[in-house]
Amino acid sequence: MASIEIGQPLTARGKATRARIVEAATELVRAHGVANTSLDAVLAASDTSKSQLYHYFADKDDLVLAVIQRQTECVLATHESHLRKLHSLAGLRRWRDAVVELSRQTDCAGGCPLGSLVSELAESPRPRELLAESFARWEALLVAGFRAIQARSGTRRDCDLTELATVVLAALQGGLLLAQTTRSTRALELALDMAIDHVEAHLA
Amino acid sequence: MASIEIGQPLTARGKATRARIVEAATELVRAHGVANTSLDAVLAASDTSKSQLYHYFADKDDLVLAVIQRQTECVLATHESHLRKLHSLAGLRRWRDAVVELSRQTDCAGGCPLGSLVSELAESPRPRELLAESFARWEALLVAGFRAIQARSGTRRDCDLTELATVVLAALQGGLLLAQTTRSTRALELALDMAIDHVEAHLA
DNA sequence: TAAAGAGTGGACTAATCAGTCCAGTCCTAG
DNA sequence: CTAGGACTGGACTGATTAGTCCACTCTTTA
Repeated sequence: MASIEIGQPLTARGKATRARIVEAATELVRAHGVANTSLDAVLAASDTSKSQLYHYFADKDDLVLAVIQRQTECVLATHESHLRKLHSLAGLRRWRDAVVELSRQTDCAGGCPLGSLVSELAESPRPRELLAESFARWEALLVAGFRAIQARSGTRRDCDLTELATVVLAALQGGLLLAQTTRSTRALELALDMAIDHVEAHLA
Repeated sequence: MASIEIGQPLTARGKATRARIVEAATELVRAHGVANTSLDAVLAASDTSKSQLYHYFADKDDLVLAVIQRQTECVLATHESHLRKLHSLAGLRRWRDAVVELSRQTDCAGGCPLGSLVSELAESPRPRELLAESFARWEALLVAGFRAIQARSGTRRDCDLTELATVVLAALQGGLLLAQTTRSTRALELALDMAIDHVEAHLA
């Protein structure tokens, strides 16, 4: 059932160790990418040993799956906290500002953690599936927000909310990629503004 | 002046060897990424030897710079051939169709070669600069197209063509990333349609 | 308290990697 | 034709990597 069959920790101590490994691996992967993150580095950062890592994970690929899931929860939690209370286009623009501010705080470095994982892992079936699910959940968050806006405003135009969510996500990802390249949030701002104008035109 | 000072080939034979190395490296990097492309693999694919590679490149990083430049020329040449003859919004939509078709032909695999390089190399100063230049040239191609459309239609609304190019490029990159993840061109189509509608609204 | 199994420490291996080195061959200029 | 430099082949090195293995400790339970 679970994607990771090997060595689910049975004790509290085991759970803590596994969590420490995933936490350290996630941070290193976000900073340097999967290929540039060695297991030795993960062990050093999490203060664990080889036998512990292989006690909980079949191999590096298996650990990477756990990293994808952990990173997904982090990213979605961040956006969920902004999108949950959404009930107007003004709220959507506040979300935009928050996303831009987040990017600015890190000097546009790293781009989107999930987007980076895509370009590194999309040719491997299982990681790609997991990332596709992550983006589907992200879209669902946006769709829920759009629905709340529609409910508040009373209007209910006939349009596909999922498609709106897809293009907003595409604008976000593309904007972050260009922002990462130019080390300026300009592209991200413009892309999100376009996407939100698009939402406004089709929703209201 | 040039970014690569070491071992510019002086003879025709030398030029051919260097070109073969860059060609093979570019193909391998596009397929597997920089970190997963070993120099030994490049040598095997280009039928050259270690001493040849280090005769023309200082180290792997230096080779990667050449790969970025080569990949840039490939991508820009592809789009230039479509955008050069641009003089109407219908032409822009034909470019959209061509981009989508190109993605479909490879089953959405790999995404944009330049976009993938960004997420792998954007934290290294020199590669990042080179990629920023690549995107700037790409935007310039789009701006030239927009100007041609404006000239043809006679209208000349006051709007920043560079900003329009930025958001079109962002939509393209984000759309390709999501297409790569979902193995469907749907997101790419929607993102480009949104961007072109945006261009139409601000240009015409 | 004693057995059983979960959890741990770290040495070890085999493969792979980037990069070095040197003995050559090929080409061209004088 | 010959010297010098461009170019080439490939063996070699040292570092790093993923993954194995076994002796050991801790914790729970009967």
